[in-house]
Order: sequence, then structure tokens, then C-alpha cells
Amino acid sequence: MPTTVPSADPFSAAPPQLRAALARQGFTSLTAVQRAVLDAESAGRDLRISSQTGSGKTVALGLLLAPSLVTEGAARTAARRPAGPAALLIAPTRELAVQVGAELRWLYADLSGVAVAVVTGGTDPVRERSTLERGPAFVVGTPGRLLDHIRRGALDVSGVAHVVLDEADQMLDMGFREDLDAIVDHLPAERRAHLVSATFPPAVRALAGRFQPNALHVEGTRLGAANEDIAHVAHLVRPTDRYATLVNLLLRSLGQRTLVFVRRRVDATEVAERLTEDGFSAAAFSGELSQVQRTRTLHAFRNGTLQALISTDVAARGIDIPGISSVVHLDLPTDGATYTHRSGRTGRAGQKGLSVLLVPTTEHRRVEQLFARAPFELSWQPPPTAAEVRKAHTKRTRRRLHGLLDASADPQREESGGDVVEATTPGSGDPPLDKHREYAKRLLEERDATEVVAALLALSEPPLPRDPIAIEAVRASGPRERDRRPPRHRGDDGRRRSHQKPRGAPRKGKRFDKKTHASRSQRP
DNA sequence: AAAAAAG
Repeated sequence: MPTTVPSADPFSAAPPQLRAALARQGFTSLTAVQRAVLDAESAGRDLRISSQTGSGKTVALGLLLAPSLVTEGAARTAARRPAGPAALLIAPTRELAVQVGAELRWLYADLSGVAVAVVTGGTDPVRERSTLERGPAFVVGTPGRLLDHIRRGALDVSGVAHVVLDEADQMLDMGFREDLDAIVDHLPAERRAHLVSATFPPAVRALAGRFQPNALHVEGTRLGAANEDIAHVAHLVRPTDRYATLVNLLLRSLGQRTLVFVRRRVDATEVAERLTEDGFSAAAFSGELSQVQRTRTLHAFRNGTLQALISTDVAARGIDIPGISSVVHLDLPTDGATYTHRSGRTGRAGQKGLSVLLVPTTEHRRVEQLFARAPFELSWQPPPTAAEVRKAHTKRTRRRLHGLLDASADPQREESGGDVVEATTPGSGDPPLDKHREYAKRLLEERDATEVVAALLALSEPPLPRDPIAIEAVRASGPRERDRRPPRHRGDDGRRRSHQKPRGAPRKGKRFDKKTHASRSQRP
């Protein structure tokens, strides 16, 4: 959230035509990365923008490009050149492209003649084609479809003045390499190229040189700075208890949105199906789904119809869904960067968030290595027990009761809560307690007050979708029984002298690297 | 090593 700065015009650094849009969107000041991008030094340079997720990088970019979009657009209209876009933004997933496009649209709402088009796979190419024919100044898209339009002549990128790679570290990764090169081959040589990413590990920086021989590095929030709103918790569980732990976690946070990450598409589908059978409101999200399904599912998660979304890493980056109270890593992330991106889906816009790692005992050591240099504290805790889950449920019911009582005492007061999934709060209409008041008086005359309240509490506690599951706690550093090797020799005190060989050497480039993330000792 | 991205 932008912090308020007492100033005549908090947006004085922004292009004048965009200030009204910023105010309409509820901005009260520019974020660090936005101010940094608008700094005079940035003029005319290729930028390498690194900043924490959710820090307003897209808007920063929009602010940067707006003036030249207006100028280029006008120049090309005057010259009667074919109306290809002046700016191109390439994103690694379809949903991200859509989201970025939407953000640029509200930002450019007052810029007449500057339209934003989004082109992605999974949608009707003919409709996109006709959108492109209208000559949008800014085109946002995913690599495959962009290239498709370019090759078919539907998209003329010869007039592109700015090309932007969003989530640049991933875009420069192997999988996107070919398409990206092919697109860039069509761009004019004199274009400016901007890379946007949370992190720029050495491997990415090496590749980045091909796009930006002489880039200016712009840092919004300090590289690797931790989001203080996110708590990081690890539960050590037996591999067979992972699903049970997930069930307990979901029961504990019933009524709140949880994003669950798994490794493979098939896992997403299977876990979602199993959760649904267990009475949860859950769905899978992965590249296995049709685009229609993907959009529909994400919408259902956004509007609160779904409590849990079980996703592959397709949703790990950039996706902004308000109100995700926790992220669960059912499968461990492959590396530090993936962990950071996944976790960044919670704790957004100043809200508190929880990131929970389910660590199979077999992976204990690897996880400790992975997080040894993380810029935050990973808190190892026993998984939630069945008793804790039930207690949380009772507490939740009592909180709703207090909400009702407070609302009844003071109707002006906003209902507290934050429960987004279940219809836990009565709809606005008649004051909810009115029709019960007469009977309540009679009941209290006839019965013992404590008994009446206790009975009502019992009645008001909704049934859980399913019973919480007993999970056996695992000792934090104990090797599994079958991993234990016979002691080689014992000392006089009978204790083992030799320890087993560390399993698995640290993997190169997989950890929270000093180059990509600040280490803990560098924390302010 | 998997996922994503073009049908």
C-alpha cells in the first residue's frame, strides 16, 4: 500500500494525463518503484526493474511508457504509417497478461487514442485479429500467440518503441527462449527493452545482456526485502500425512481463501477431486484446463465461491487475488524464487498472510538448506492437531456471535469478519435479531440462562465439511526409522559418535542466493 | 524436473 505523503500533488512526478486515473484507483502516492522509474535518469534508457511483488511494477511501467505512447501514436497517425503498437509487453502466463492489460487500461483511461489490447493463447484468434486491426498503441500478450499474430501478419511490430518482458527471469528461461527470440527478431533495432522481475539471478543477468546491452538497474523495494506481512511456517510431516495436514489446515481456516501449490498438473486435479469428495469447496487450476475453465475457476476463487484453489506454478507469479489468507505448499517449491513468488500471492495490499510449507520428513534437510539464507524467519511448528482444528472452529463460531451482538448494539458499525467464502453473515435486510427477540425473552423467563446460551452455541456451530484428521507429530530432527543406520561404534557413554552422512549435497543455484535475495544478516 | 506457451 502506498504511504501517504503530505504534499500538494502526490502524483507530481507522474505524467499529468494519468494523475486523475491514479486518484480514481485509490492511490494516495507513488510507490518506491514508481518514483524510481520516473526519475530523470530513466529517460531514454533501457530499464531493468526489480522490486517486490505487489509493489506496483506494472503501474510503474505504465507511467514510464505513457509519454512516448502519446508521441509515437501521434507521429504515426500524422505519417499515415500502418498502426502497429508502439509498446509490446510479454508475460509468461495468460492470466498475467490479462491482469496486466486490465491494469494498463484503467491507467490509460484518459489517454485518448491509446488503446490496450491483450492477446493470449486459448482464446479466439479471429476476434483478437479484429482488435489488433483497430490499431492499439499497447499490446500485451503471451509469447506463442503474439508470435502467431506476427507471422500471420495480423500484428505489425515494426514500429515498437518499447518491448517489456514481465517476470523476466522466467521469460528468459529455457522454455520461452525460442518464441522470445523469434518475436524479438521482428522488432526494430532501435527499440528500448525493459525487464521487470522480482529477482535477477546471475544466470538471468547474463541472458539479459542480449536484450539490453546497457541497462539502467532500477530498484524499488530493496532486492530480496521480505514482505513483513507474511508469516512463514513449516510443518514437518510424514509423507503419507501431507493430505491429512492439508485437510486440517483448510478446516482451521474455513471461510478463508487458501491457495494450494502442487508440483504437477495431475496432482492439482487429484487433490482438488479428493478435497471435493471430502466436502470442501475446492477446484484445480493448471494448464491442463481449457482456457474457459481456467478463467471460470479463477473467477470463482476471486469472488469467494471456492475456498481452496489447488494450482500448479502457473498461478505462482503475479496473479493478484485479494483476500488469500494463506498459501500452502503441499508440494515443495523447486527453488527459492518459486517459493517467494508462490508466497507472494498472500499478504497483499497490507493484509496479513500465512505461507505454510508441508515438509515430508524425507525432505527435512533439503528444506533447511533451501531456507538457510532466506530473508525471513521460517518457523517450524507441529502440524495442526484435530483438537486445535475443533477449537479454531468453535472460536470462529463465537466470533460470529460477537459480530452479530456488536452489529445489533450498533447498527452503523461495519460487520467485522473477513469470512469470504461461507455465507456466515446474514444478508442486509431486516435487522437479523428482531424476529427472535420476543421468543428470546420468553425463553429466558422459562429456562436457565446459561443452559439456553450453551444450547444455542451448540446449535449455531455449523458442521465441519469433514472430521479433522489425527496427525502423528514427527520429531523435528529425527531421521526416519528406516533411514537409521547401525551405529559404527559407541563411546564409553554409549552414545553414537559417528553421524550419518548428510543426504543430498546443496544444489547449485537452488537456494535463496545472496545474489537474488538478501541474506538474513543483511536485514535492517 | 515440471510447468508454461500455439493449435
